[in-house]
Amino acid sequence: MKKSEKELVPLKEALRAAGLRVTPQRMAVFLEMLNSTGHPSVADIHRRVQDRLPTVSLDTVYRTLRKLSELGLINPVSSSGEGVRFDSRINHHHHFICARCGRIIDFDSRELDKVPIPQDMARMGEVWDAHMEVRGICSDCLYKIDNRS
Amino acid sequence: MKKSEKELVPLKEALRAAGLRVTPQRMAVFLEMLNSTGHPSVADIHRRVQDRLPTVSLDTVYRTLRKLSELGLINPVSSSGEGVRFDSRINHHHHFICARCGRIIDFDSRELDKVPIPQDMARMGEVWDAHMEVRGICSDCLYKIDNRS
DNA sequence: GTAGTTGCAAAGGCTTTGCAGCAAT
DNA sequence: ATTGCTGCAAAGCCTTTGCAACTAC
Repeated sequence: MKKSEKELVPLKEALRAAGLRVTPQRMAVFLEMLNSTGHPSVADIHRRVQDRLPTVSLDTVYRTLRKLSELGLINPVSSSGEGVRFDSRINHHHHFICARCGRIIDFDSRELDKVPIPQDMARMGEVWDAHMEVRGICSDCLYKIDNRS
Repeated sequence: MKKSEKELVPLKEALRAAGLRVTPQRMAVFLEMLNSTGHPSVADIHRRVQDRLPTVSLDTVYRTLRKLSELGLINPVSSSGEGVRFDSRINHHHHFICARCGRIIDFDSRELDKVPIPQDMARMGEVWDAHMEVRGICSDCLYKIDNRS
């Protein structure tokens, strides 16, 4: 079933709390994200949003998705900008990713290392390794948020 | 301490097993990855590799890193190519990422959902959520690998 | 000798940015 | 009325690709 108006409440609250404006474009992009399964690309969202709002531009979709991500309403799969980065697989560790500045902080955790990988994973393919990705706001950004306004 | 020659064994074995050649460029890039902490960008690696091999080109570093990643010797942090993709945060799930084709497959797991986030995470910042990223080769790619040669 | 690799340069694609007009508060 | 947003177009950047020469096997 289609999600609609009612589902916009969290968006509106988040925007107002952040002192941002509630625009038709933002509502349309957010609704489209709610109705999406899988991992739509920016272009995917843009195409679908155009069905409701034929004049939205691609860059507005970019800006909106980034904002939604900073607000914690959606998650980017694979960090944006800055290009790809790599890990040597020698040192196993987990990641804390800041939704605001995009920084990736490594951390170790004996507990998490021990978490068992579900058995039925074999259906998907051959498993090499696994790690936890934690999302949130890093302390630097928290500090900046507190000391603005 | 600096890693050196000895550490190249896994690389050489992996390359030979895959029928690929052992070149100075590949050795240099791999060594540089082993000596790296954090998440070096492609340009970072290129810069460092040039200290040993002044003539390596940036695109060779790109090709090599991709190969190493396909061989499972390193992990890309944030999937390459294809641009950013997004998740609505409403449906919590985990990811299986194919090292060969880059496809991201969602999967659910009650067990993994229950994994506790380490307490000392508070030092890093405010935690929103967490999910497991499993890396390996998807069944499609496994099939393709078996049916080649 | 053969087939995979490298360098170079150019093309390609995704994402960001500046700016004037418009819209939400 | 203000201040933030949007659209447009252009610029920027990262990444990939074609090709001839080279080199590992």
